[in-house]
Amino acid sequence: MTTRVDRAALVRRAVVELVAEYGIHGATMSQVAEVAGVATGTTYVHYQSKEDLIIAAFVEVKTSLGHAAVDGVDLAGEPRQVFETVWRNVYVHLRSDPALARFLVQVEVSPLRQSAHDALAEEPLTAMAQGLAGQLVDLPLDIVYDLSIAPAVRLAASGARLGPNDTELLIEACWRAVQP
Amino acid sequence: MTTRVDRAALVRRAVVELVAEYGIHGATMSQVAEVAGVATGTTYVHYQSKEDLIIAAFVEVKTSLGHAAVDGVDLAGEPRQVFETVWRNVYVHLRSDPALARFLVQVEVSPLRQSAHDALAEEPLTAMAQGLAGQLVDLPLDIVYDLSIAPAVRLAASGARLGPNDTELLIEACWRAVQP
DNA sequence: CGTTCATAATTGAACGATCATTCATTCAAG
DNA sequence: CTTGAATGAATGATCGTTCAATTATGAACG
Repeated sequence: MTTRVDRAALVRRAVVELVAEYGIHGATMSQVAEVAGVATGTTYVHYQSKEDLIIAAFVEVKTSLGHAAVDGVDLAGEPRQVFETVWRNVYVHLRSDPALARFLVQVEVSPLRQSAHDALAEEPLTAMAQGLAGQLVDLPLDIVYDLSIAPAVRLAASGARLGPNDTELLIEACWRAVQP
Repeated sequence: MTTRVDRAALVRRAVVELVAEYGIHGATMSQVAEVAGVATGTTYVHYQSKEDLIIAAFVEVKTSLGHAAVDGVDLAGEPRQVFETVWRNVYVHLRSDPALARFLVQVEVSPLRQSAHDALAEEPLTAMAQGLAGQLVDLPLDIVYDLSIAPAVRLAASGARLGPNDTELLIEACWRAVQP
């Protein structure tokens, strides 16, 4: 049997919530420990530093998002349909837990961005994106991502709720953007 | 005659540079004062707090960007041409001083976002956007902005340089996205 | 023009608060 | 008993902010 409580996971979850609400600056390590229900020192048993912890949490959030994104996707299907499914997967995943989205956008514009991306292993969404690259507009991959899937992340982070009709409009807009 | 040196402006410029490089957290008030060439106390003569200063700098940067955006735009011209001019204006303005772009994206995802936007008066770009809204895809204005002009801001912030061909491709992609 | 003087601007050392991090000690499991 | 996880008070560093002291400014005056 595994450990009864995975304290490292509790700590990662706590830092996600606190960074989402107060920013990287505003989230203190004692708050993180308190929310996680552990002592301040425990954090440092699992992570060397606050930076380390945030990067580990980023990797976890981004990886699980990548897996959620490709859930139930038929790679042999119509590109437009594949895109819509992935987009909705991302949006639903993050809207059900907006702290994830807010955490992601904060880390991605912070000075930790580079190290966070370096720590990232390849996940299903990236792999799929590289596979589809040839069929989309011929721009660098991160720009294509910024035009197509990232809007779903930012929308979830903003907390705004879109009706079904507007959501459909937005997905179409993102799809148009990345057409060749 | 006015003051020989506008120290408040020096301080705003310094906080923009330091937030761009080190983040809101990493930019300290003593660093700001040092870069601005004033004493630490001088900062507090012009701004009540660090937060106040960042918001004032945000308002200045955003306002000057708004004016640069509409420079030389013929409102009676073809919408597609108006859009391209505005997009290029924004991109050129920020690429010539990438610290502005990095500062903007950092503040806009931080917890200061709300107060920063509240402090913002209407500037030419917002006014124009509201005027053109009827001709674009029927989505909330901030989403339309996120799909059309914000990519130019994020591109400038990333520091990546796009060739003329890729720039044209990207402008077209942004334009496609916001079509009705 | 030089001098005076009230006012405002500027200074930077100092302050209290708070941060990330440490480590001697305790606890729990096998 | 042994070993590694967990604890939380303590530490040193650094933060934003303050304020008594200093310097610069320019209007008033002879």
